[in-house]
Amino acid sequence: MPYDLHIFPVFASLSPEHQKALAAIAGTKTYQAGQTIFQENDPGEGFYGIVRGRVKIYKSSPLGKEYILHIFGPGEIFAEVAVFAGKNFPANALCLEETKLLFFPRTQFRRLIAENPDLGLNLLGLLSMRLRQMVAKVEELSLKEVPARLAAHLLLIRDNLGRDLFELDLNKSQLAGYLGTVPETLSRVIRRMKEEGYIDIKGRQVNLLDVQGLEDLAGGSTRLQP
Amino acid sequence: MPYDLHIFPVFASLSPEHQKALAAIAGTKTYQAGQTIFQENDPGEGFYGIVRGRVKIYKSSPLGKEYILHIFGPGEIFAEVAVFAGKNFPANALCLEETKLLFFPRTQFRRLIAENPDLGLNLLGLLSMRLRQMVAKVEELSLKEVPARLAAHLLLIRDNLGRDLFELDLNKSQLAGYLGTVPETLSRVIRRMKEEGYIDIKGRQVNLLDVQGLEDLAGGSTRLQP
DNA sequence: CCTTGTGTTTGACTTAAGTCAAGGCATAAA
DNA sequence: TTTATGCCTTGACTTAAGTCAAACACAAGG
Repeated sequence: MPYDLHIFPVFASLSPEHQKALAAIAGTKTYQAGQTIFQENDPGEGFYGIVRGRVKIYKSSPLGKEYILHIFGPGEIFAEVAVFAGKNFPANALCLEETKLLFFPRTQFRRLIAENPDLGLNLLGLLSMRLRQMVAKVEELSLKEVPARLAAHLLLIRDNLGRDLFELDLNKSQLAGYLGTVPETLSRVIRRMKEEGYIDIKGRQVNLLDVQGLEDLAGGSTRLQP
Repeated sequence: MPYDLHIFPVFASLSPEHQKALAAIAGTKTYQAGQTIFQENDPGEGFYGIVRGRVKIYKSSPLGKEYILHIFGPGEIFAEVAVFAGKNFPANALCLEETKLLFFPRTQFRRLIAENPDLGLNLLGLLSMRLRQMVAKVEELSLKEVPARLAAHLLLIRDNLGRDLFELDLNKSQLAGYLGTVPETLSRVIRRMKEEGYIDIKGRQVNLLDVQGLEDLAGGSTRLQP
């Protein structure tokens, strides 16, 4: 086993046997600063995990301009998308400093998951879970204004209960924290949404008066009064 | 082939043969509003894709409180994380309306990728790619302030070129757009960062005067892990 | 030379939301 | 009843950033 896979978050929660199996097909490679790992259109023979160092992924245009897609550091894997899809590399990879890599050859990896489908399923599960988390985070971050976040939250509760009149199970301070704001702002937002006839709130009793309006608020439009 | 997999974004870019193979193991199930699909601790016999309708995923506490984890709609798949990991379901699933599902049984799915490892690799590639995109989006969204985004951008160029003095390849209006702001704001931010001694900019010539300060400004969020 | 156009900067204003400080209100404890 | 505590609201202020409009810079063409 050439290296400990624990440093790779994607592999960390695999079972010890699966980690062992993966480690068994991995080879180590060391590159100096400035060395190229692969170039655009090279066949994707395998993917890489960074043990130490940093790798720049970039494309260069015919005019010599270069466009940096990403810089990867320790614990990250790269080039797996092209390799998994069985394509040639779509970009170049170059080491920015002395870099130690693990190399997972495509054919061996392919054989591994053929012989050991549970490893494949587990990897799919891991990626799926991380994707879920990221999607949730993006949704949370992109509803940038408090009225939008509040509207989305109330509509979620409504969807769930199937009625427009319900009781919150958080107090307003907790709700503010959950929505990523402070109680004062939440208080003012609620007042405005009451004044404008979207909702009625007394204590924890919520009544949704204008569901369509709330949906607009939660959706594209970001303003209470356009 | 019970249903067209095109409506599922996760499967849409698989090759027609792979889609066919997947469709061949899928069965359809229809549920009425309020019906339970599975409950916490049920064995994960397979995962689901929603053709029509909506499904609520929730946990209930011993006190009867319920916590909604997610509501899925058409085109989304769910329960795949537990199924891939070979675990029991960690939550309950209930239909909010009349719902038509595709069911992919675990054992058949497992056999499918054992016999057809390229399908497994392609699925891994798809998830990997989508995860990449989401991670990029989160990074972009969480650097909320313009000075932080500008600092991170300049440091990325510096990392790449290995020097503190370089020339931008965008004009300031384009740069503003790239950073998700407007030229006026960028102009003011640059003036402030000049006054405060972080950088010097004349035309497209950039000189990074205080790299440590810029790193602090960028907030470490895009920077490399230690 | 002047004109025109594009990109840049500046000023004045507006909005969203956070902070700080001060009250208000209701329920539980004394 | 009074007091205290926790929660909620309100007001006054501050900051980041966007909009609108105007001024500026400078190069290219007439």
